[in-house]
Amino acid sequence: MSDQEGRFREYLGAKGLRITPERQAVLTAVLGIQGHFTADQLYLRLERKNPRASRATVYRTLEHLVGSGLVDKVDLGGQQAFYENFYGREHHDHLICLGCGEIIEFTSRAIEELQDSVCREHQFEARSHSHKILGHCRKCH
Amino acid sequence: MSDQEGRFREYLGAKGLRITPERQAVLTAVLGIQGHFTADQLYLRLERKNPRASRATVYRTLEHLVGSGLVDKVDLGGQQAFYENFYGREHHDHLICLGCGEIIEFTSRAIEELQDSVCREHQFEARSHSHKILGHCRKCH
DNA sequence: GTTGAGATTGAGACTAAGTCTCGACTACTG
DNA sequence: CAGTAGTCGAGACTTAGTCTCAATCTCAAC
Repeated sequence: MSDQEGRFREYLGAKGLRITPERQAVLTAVLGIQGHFTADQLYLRLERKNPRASRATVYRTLEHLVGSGLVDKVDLGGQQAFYENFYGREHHDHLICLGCGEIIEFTSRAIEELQDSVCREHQFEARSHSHKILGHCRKCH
Repeated sequence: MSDQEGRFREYLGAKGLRITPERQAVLTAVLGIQGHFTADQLYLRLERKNPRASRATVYRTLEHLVGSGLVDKVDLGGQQAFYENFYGREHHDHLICLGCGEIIEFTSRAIEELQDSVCREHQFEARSHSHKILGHCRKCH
């Protein structure tokens, strides 16, 4: 059992939720994806597998995965939500290429600090943030 | 005729688009709104007026208003897009209260500069950005 | 002032992405 | 092993916005 699976079971158990074949299948599929993915891509991947999971279950499970911290939900600006594996990773933000759709991740300690001071100024207690920069990548100038 | 109306007419003219009563009604309604609004709120406001504008026209005109720089479209994270009057204003970002929904605007020259250097690092040519911080405002701690 | 080309309009069909419902099913506790 | 919740899937529903197309209107040219 992977660390991730252990963590997921722990999370479910702590909430009185059940470990079902469908939930395991979703987790396994998620772990097999590199980079950003949509709920629908995940669903399509599961369709051929056994056990499979319905669209509803994919969405429901994704929520639990986000809740357990294994997956991060990122709003990349389109109409659909994106997800990514988050286990053992740091928070990061995104540069999104309007030309080819490439997604480049970045982190900036300095920006985060400035962000914190903006919040202090407004006596605002930050819970999360999303910072995305749209433009053109090196290849698409 | 307000500055805004002049600018809108100029924009339309330059693109070979026409000045119609519906477009004028939308502009007038937009100018009468303070703060952030959704396309639907705008449509509802226009429903009682004469001339009125259909939902399709509201959406279409909003696009032109964004194109002309009179209105800014902001993604505040929900499923619906928000808009705000932008004439004579500077770019700014948002703190969004998860408790009461309040939207606090902020600007930070320093953050923008760091952002620019992140882009340079990745040879990324920024076109626009969106930076939002979710959390709880002073009143909602 | 009239005209005609092409832009614009509104009603409503359509789409995308996700949520909800509910009867059947199943994991887990005792 | 039984009972009780939690869970499942199919598909109806919702939301926010886009598209279609026939009827109408704007505006430049006369």
